[in-house]
Amino acid sequence: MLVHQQKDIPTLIKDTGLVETRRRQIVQAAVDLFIQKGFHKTTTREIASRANFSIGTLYEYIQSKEDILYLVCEFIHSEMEKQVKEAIKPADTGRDTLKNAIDRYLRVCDRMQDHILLIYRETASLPGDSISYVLKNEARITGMFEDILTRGKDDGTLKLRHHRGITLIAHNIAVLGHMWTFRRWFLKKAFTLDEYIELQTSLILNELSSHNGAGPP
Amino acid sequence: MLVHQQKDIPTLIKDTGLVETRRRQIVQAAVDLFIQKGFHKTTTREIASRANFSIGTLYEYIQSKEDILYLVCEFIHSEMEKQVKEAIKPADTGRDTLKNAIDRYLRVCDRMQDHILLIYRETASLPGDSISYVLKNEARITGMFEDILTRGKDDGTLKLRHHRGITLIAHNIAVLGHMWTFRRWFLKKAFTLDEYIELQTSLILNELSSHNGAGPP
DNA sequence: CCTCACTGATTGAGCGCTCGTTCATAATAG
DNA sequence: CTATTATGAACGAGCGCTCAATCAGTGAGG
Repeated sequence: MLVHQQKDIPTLIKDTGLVETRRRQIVQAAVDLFIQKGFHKTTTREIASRANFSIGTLYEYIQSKEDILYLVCEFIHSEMEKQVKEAIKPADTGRDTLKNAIDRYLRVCDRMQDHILLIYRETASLPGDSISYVLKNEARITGMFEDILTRGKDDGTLKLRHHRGITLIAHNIAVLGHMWTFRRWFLKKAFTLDEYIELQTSLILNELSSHNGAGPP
Repeated sequence: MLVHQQKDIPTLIKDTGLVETRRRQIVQAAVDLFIQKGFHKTTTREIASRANFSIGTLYEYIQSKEDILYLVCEFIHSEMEKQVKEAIKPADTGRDTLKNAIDRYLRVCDRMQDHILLIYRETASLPGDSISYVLKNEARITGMFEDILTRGKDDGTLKLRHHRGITLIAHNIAVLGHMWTFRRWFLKKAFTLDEYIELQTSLILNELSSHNGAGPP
């Protein structure tokens, strides 16, 4: 049984907060260990002992090791989404919102480098039916950028040369953040985070400005 | 002992091609299995039997399971580099070369989707001192784009607004290809490969054209 | 042409160990 | 005392890797 298919929690009492508390402890312990050693090389015993209880107890709150991985992925995505959302103010223009959101997003990615790598590495180890849940979480983050781009298009502060540009650029932005984490060994040699944000933002905004920039023939 | 530190091949005969043949067989078998089940869930016995020999023989040609992963990563990168290089003609302008190279690169990424994902997932499982070898292979591919951009800057067919734009854009291009593979579930809903190539190429070339496109204030 | 010792390549049963998971038992709370 | 939660020894399947035994090819001696 998988965690995201909330079904058979053994007792009623368990539903009054203890399950959630314990699962939070499990996730916290597991995130650290998975980042450090990867999912496969981390043992359930290690997770339990870092969460300060025994394997027996661990298995009261999950059904399998893979459940832990699912909880971890869920946690990371929801954490990222929450933090980026804070930078979105409905009062701003689309263009300003985009600038702020990109800035916040890239800083969140920088702070959560290891978490992002973790998701890239271990998503494939999830049981088949959990993978689509995790992909949907990823899609929600891209969706936030799509929404902002749409707003900018509607209020006239952002121009699009191609009608399907919104989807593509939203994905491009989402990937910029990941790129900063999985190419950090290269990129940090050449750029500080602030420089990276400034340059990439300028590339994006340049594309979304009102030129009809046609190059030489 | 690691494979990339060529040292103690037991006999002379082994060096006359048999080692290379066997290793090619090992890599071929391992690539398939790693793509299908991942590195950790693939057993050495499976690799041996798919390569049509026994575990004993397998261990005559490698020192550890991780050696196989190293050989696989090396193979994938060299295969990609080789194929992209074919699209680079020294006679063309920088701009034309860039167009051709992006086209070829994205098509190679499309063909080698699973291989690219494999590298993202399993690089972390390499022994620490092998990781840097694999990163260097990745850097060589980005380096090809840097060279092309430099050529275009020198022959005047490509314009750069920022002096460090070459490095950044080269990385951006390299990541475009990977993005097509690890976001295929989203992107293939919206774009065909040809559309994706066309749109992304147009974004890149637009940036490298001779406008000084400054948007609204 | 046969024999047989020699060599390097191949085999796969088996070793030692780890890990995910379970469950009888103990501790604790109400 | 009862109900709930926690424990960790025990289980058994599976793994990477080894190595004594075997096979197949070669060529010198008769």
